[in-house]
Amino acid sequence: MEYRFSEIEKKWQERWEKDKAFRRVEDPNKKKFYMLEMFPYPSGKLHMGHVRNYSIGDVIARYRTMQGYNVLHPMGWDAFGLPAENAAIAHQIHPSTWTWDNINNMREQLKGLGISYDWEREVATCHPSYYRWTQWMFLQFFKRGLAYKKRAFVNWCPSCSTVLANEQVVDGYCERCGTLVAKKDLEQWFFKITDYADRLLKDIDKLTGWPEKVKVMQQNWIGRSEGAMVDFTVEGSGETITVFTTRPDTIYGVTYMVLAPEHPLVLKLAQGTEQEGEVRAFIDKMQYMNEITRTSEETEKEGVFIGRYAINPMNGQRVPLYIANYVLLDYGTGAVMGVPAHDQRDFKFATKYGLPIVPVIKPEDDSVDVFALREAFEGQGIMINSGPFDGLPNKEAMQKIIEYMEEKGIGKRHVSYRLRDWLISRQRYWGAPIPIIYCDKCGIVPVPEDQLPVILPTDMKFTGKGQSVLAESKSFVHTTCPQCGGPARRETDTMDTFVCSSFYFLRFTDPRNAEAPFSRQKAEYWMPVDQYVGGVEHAILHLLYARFFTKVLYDIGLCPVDEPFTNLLTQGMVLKDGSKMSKSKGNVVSPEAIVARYGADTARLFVLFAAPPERDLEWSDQGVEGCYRFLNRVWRLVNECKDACKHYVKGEEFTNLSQQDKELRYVVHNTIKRVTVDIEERFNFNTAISAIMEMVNAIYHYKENVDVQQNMAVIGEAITHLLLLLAPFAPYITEELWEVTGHEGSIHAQRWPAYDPQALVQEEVEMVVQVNGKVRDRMMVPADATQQVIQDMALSLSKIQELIKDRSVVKVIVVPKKLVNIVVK
RNA sequence: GCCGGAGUGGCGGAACUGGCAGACGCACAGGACUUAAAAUCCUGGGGUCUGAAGAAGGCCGUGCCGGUUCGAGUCCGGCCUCCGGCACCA
Repeated sequence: MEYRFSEIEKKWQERWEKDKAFRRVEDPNKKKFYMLEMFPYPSGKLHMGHVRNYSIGDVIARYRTMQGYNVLHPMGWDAFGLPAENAAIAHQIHPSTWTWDNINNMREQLKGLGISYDWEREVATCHPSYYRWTQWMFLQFFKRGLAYKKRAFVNWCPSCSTVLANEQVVDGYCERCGTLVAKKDLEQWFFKITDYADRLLKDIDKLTGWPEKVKVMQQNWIGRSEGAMVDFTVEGSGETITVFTTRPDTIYGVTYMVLAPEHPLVLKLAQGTEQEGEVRAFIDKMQYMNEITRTSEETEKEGVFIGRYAINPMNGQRVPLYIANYVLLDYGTGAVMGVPAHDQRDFKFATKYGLPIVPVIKPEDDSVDVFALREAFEGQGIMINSGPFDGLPNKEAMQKIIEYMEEKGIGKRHVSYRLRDWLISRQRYWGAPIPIIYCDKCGIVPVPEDQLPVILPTDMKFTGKGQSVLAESKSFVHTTCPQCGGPARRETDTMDTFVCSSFYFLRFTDPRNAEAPFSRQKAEYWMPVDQYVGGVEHAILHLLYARFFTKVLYDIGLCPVDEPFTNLLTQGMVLKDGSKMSKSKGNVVSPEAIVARYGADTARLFVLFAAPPERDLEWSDQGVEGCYRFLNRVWRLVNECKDACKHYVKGEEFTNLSQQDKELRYVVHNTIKRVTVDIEERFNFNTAISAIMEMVNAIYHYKENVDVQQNMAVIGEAITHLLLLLAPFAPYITEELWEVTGHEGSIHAQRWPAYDPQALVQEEVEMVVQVNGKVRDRMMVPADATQQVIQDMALSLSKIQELIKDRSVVKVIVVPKKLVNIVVK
């Protein structure tokens, strides 16, 4: 009988759909398990990365279901975004049509793969019933001062013709399209994620189920540094310049100060000085220099004196004020104090411009002569040249100096973050409109909640020319002010799609709620997500934003948890010929083709078997072939033994077991144990599958060497468990074979098997006998033999006697059930 | 530069807490079945040396050098290479 995968898969897909097999509702009597995979952008077709992502998730979902959990396993679409607009321009299809066609296609593909989603919970972020809540979120943020508009130098991608968040700029290039990002001075909407910097950082400690790598990346991204803000007055003007420093202990070593060229005080201060012309020229030059060159470490430090001096508040010292390329406006205060003796950058700058180098810390052991420095001394030591603080260890002095500054009102303790606020405006059409109205009389007015959603107009032309498409829709732009009723215009920017994906996991708990984004009660039952699976490329972007949203919603009182994802699994990429599959490289393997040729079960099995989930997976056509062969082997085996299952009754004692029977039962129960551990504790699906393969080999071996009629119950037990163990990995073939072997009900509704400890008890074990750490012989030993007995047995082996006869035994090490090591001299 | 991860056969990868290195799969080779092929099934296999061959056995072997230990892919110290993150962040 042939393995007709396409018939089988079609049959069960329809049956599961008809029976609503994966529909789940809250059940207070059952332990819940929320299994979530990152929802995809509906680009048109699934790629292998999706197949891998969703196969991993499905194994866990099905396994937990079999364990008796009430498993929430939803799927949806991150459906706003630029490709839809580009398609609209290129093919004159409306972004909405294009997107929904893609969604319909990809949904079918996911169903074909047999992923156990509860499709009744499907959401699409481009649907008004969803983006209504995206807009609602914006309003809640706005209400709390967490959404604000400001003018700033922002990242502009000329190719996408929109601004980007910092997180979407990678090494100066657009994360999406790879175009060099420019700086533009624009007024834009931001989310105040910096208000949450400290909590986002601290709560990383709670994420014990996250990979170290992702946590470190988030820590780096947030970039906390402790120090102080210190006020310097500018000589001969009423101005104060505040600097942020992490080394207040070096303040007596300040010999100059530097402002960012864009610092608002610069022109004001330089005005009227001899340096004014030079300063203006330098600022101009900096504007034309692109960000990457300017902030590259290789770039020579450059600056100019602005003709003014500042006063060091600690010692009254007069120090020159500079502007320089290496000082950035948007970190700290955009101004730094220059301590060349103890900071390498300052050292280089001071050397170049002939500024004095004053050491204020020397190493305790005088290993460095700080009065003849060839590079900055950045280590710890004893204070010198620092007035009342001389002689103190610098760490202690640091605290004393901050206290002194706070007392005198010249400075205060401060913590700075690298994290910037999240720029969420996008000058694009296909996104959730920002629900804001501009009124000449009332100013910035939020759209009242009961007027949501602000619907995207659909009668648009997509030419690819001009500015934002939305701005061209008169019917959209012209509106009335909700406050005064006068004429007003709508905000025409839409929101970053990462806003939409920052709460979808909460919406899944209550996806059809028309009164609220989700009910707290339902979120209380399902949240947090117990297992989240997705690509590591979202380590910062999506995962940081989602944590931020969760915390804000927690503070509002809507969300019951303050961290959304308990466990995170970041899966590796799918590679072909050593590099990521891409159209440009022409190395794309289409899931459709693989499913058509071998079936979904084979496709799933391969992506799970070829590598552990966290590692990159090298595609192999022959590897797929191997998995297909394995399923055929299972198919034949089970069909040949299908009657045996009727002889196996769960829980019934086995009688008259032969040695081979016992050995097979050992393999079966050991496999149950191994597969359970591999899925549950380690996500090592590759080894779980290899254990099942070994089990299949053992059953074949048994069948060939034993008269199967002898003990049908033993082989029946083996076959039954083979199917149960394989079910989460290959859901279709196991479901079909479950029926073929005469079982009632769906295999996916069965309980996950527990191993029988009795079956794992062995009477005899093989032990290795080593002499001086080298394996010299093996022996069978009763499992309960004492160390002394084992030692005597080992020493009496003829091979061993031969080896040790002229030498003296120094020591014998016995590791029960494993080995004996005889140490001789 | 700092931080994180990884280096194991021809290939993907196993080896759980220090205890038989190379499970399982692929590719390969030999055999069975077949008129033949495909499919299927069985067997073999890290390298190297000794032996006429075979049986058998010795030595070497988890990026490199050293250490701890009866015993190291695994632990410690020092490097090398690759991948990822951060980086003129004050």
